[in-house]
Amino acid sequence: MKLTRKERERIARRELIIDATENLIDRLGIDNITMDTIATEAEVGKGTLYLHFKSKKSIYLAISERGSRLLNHAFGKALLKELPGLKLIEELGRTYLKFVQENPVYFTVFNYYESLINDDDLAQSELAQRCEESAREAMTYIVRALQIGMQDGSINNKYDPHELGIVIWGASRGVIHMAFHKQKKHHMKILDDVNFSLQSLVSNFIELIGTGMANDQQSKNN
Amino acid sequence: MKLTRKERERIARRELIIDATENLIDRLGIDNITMDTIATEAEVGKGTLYLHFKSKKSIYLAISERGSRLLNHAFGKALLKELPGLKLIEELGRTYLKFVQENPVYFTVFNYYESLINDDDLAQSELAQRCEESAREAMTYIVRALQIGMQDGSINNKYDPHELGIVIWGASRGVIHMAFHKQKKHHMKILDDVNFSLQSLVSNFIELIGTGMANDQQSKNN
Amino acid sequence: MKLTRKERERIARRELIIDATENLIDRLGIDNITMDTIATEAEVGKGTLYLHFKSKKSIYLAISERGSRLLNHAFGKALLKELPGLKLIEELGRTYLKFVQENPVYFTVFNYYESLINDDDLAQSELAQRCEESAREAMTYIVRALQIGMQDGSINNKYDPHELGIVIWGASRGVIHMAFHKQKKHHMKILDDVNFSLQSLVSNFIELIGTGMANDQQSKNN
Amino acid sequence: MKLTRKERERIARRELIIDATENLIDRLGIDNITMDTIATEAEVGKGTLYLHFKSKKSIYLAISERGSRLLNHAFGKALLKELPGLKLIEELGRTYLKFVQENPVYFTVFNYYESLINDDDLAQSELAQRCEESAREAMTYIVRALQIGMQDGSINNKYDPHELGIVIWGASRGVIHMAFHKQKKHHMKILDDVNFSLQSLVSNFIELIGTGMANDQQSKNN
DNA sequence: TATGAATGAGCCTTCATTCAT
DNA sequence: TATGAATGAAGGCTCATTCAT
Repeated sequence: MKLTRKERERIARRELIIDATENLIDRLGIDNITMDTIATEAEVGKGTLYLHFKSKKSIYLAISERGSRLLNHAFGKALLKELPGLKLIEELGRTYLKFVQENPVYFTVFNYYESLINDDDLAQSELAQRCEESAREAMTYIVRALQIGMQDGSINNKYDPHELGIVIWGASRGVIHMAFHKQKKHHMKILDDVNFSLQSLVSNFIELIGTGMANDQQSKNN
Repeated sequence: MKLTRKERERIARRELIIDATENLIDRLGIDNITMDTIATEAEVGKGTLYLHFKSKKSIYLAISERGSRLLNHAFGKALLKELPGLKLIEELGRTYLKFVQENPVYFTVFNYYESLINDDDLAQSELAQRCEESAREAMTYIVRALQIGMQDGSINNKYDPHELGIVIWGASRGVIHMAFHKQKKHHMKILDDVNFSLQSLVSNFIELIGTGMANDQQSKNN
Repeated sequence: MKLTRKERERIARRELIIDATENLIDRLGIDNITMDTIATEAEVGKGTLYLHFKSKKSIYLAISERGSRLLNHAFGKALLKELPGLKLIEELGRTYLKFVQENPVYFTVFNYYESLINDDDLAQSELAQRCEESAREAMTYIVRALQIGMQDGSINNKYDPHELGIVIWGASRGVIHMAFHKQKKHHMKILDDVNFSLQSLVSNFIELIGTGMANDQQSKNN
Repeated sequence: MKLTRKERERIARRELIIDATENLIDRLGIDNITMDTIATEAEVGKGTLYLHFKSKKSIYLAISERGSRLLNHAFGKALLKELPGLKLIEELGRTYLKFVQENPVYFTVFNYYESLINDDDLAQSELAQRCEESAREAMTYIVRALQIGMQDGSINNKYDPHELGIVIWGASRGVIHMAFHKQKKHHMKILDDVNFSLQSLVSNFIELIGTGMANDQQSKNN
């Protein structure tokens, strides 16, 4: 699986463009980016962008794909720990939080994802397929942890693990989204009233749903 | 506090524009709306829009404000019921779900809110203030229910009610957001794997966090 | 059928844009025109162009329509003369020549017409319909003259007048096109070898086909 | 005048590119061709195109040149027939028609010729010279036939053969151009009104100008 | 107050041509 | 000679906002 120099350079160029775009999203916000800006930031001709990406949205999709990959990698490592299922779920939650804190750009792009796949052309691209696959994989990590927990008795098995997985995934996104905003100082007065940290908010969330899904026998001894 | 005919007409005109925009968001999606389409839909001159709203974003903000008001109204009624705090929280959850199902447009606009208040001018407008106030009010309903529950012993008082409120609020948004998308058939393969209804997803969520925050013999020993 | 001031101004603006574009075609050639150029020449904002025309091609189509109208007007007047059919055909030929000489721009645009109606959207526009109608009308003038000539015996009735009309129309276009180029000094060495004027070329052409279509009794005595 | 292998290969490569471009013009239309598509179709690197041609227009010019050469070849053969001049002219007309029917691509490119030689650089290229030469040669064939006809009495010698040649050439192009369009189903309502074939249109045309240029003694007996 | 014509900055995208390898 | 990645000028079009009437 050796790559030729050409191939390596091609990939490097592509990564370069993605890097530049990530920086810009971080600095300017995803709504204030033009192909010109990206070209300038990447120190590349505007036409070159279209050599590597079909469209602007396609660049965002590539970032999304990269982000998913990284997140899945982190999830995969979290799942390796020898812990009861319930603890694994908590571990995944903390992993997600850490990921978002360290890579806020990806979180931004994830939230943009829907509008990307609304583009029919793009939706059928191989890149989009890979994104979907990554999302499914992330979901699978959660479901696995739930199944493990139901097996080892740490998680109440009255829920369907797939459905519970979606609930957890959605709820986590929502909580982190909110916490995230506070941090970014995007105004939002509700968030000013109480003085909390992203950290504590997520901790609370983890505890809340942890208790919620725990098996009675287990939770007693916790 | 009688309004003159002129004032009444002015307000009616304003509402007309908001109505038209809501319809368009529903029909075309919030990203495919121009001031022209709004003017046409509202059967009003394009210039007139600017007599009533400072900008396009300001119209969206007005929708947001109207939505918050309606939601708060529903929340207010839910809180009137004579129920233990834990049940009130569940009631609020169901109320939120019902609201979103009946008024998907507002949910769409709420999710757009952040990009609206990024506009510094708009952020300081009286309209934005009112939005913030509404959000704060919604939050208060939740916190009240939590406080009631902690008082009457139905909710575990180990959490800070404000912080828990934010967690619940964010998590709810996230869960509903996800369920919502499935319904809208915005692709998303993860959601295809499991066959669930918005209804059951939210039920599960309510049960999950209900159990999680409940005061019971189990949690007492924590 | 009084027009309001608004309507009159609207039409004037439209004509202004058409005028400007005609000037530019004359000066720069139809292939070197951009919407920016047109806007500048018309002393109008670029957006204004799109207020009056759907696209660049649509402007050309409007010029085409105007040209056809003018040509038809000239044809109509030519046909009013009290002459035998054969002479009417010759008259139409001279009219066409005069028109092209005086309005070279229209000839240029006519030759561009095909690529305009290849645009499916445009092809169904009302403007395109009017163009087609004009072309048909022009054709009708020729056919009428032929029919008159066959009636009065000046034109050999062995031809189908419609088919002959098309032949004459096409042949005229071709001859004038060629003569035109010579004049415009668009290189073309063949045309340099012989020293002829557009005038004499067309005269010859008219005589040639005039003789060709004449009734034998007539042609002998011509 | 033996060519080295290198030289032969070079020429083959060049022809290959021309072939590919002709195919594309036929399939996509001359306005929808890019250097990329040509390179792909020719299975050659994009840069290679520029090793053999100075520019895109230059490729078209080469096609034009090839087409002229082929047409001249056909004209040459037609002129060999032992026929009175008038019949030779008709023969040339039929030859032209056959050529266009069998090689529509060349007709397309011929019509594009003018815009090619508007490019000053190109106009002075050796290729352009050869094109001009070919056109002159084609013209000469017509003039020769006319001269023969005037000599043998079949063609009325009141015309200047050069001028008449240009008239015939231009008129033929015009008639065929029109007939051609009908066939290509490029809309054009005038052409729908009458049901004619390219064949019959050109026949009529040939008869028309044949009669027109015939000597009186001849035409009487026709 | 109401209108809608006018504006022009801004955007994405295309493509002929160049040039380092 | 052959390649194809890189370029960037150029182009058509959109749309929020302004302003004269």
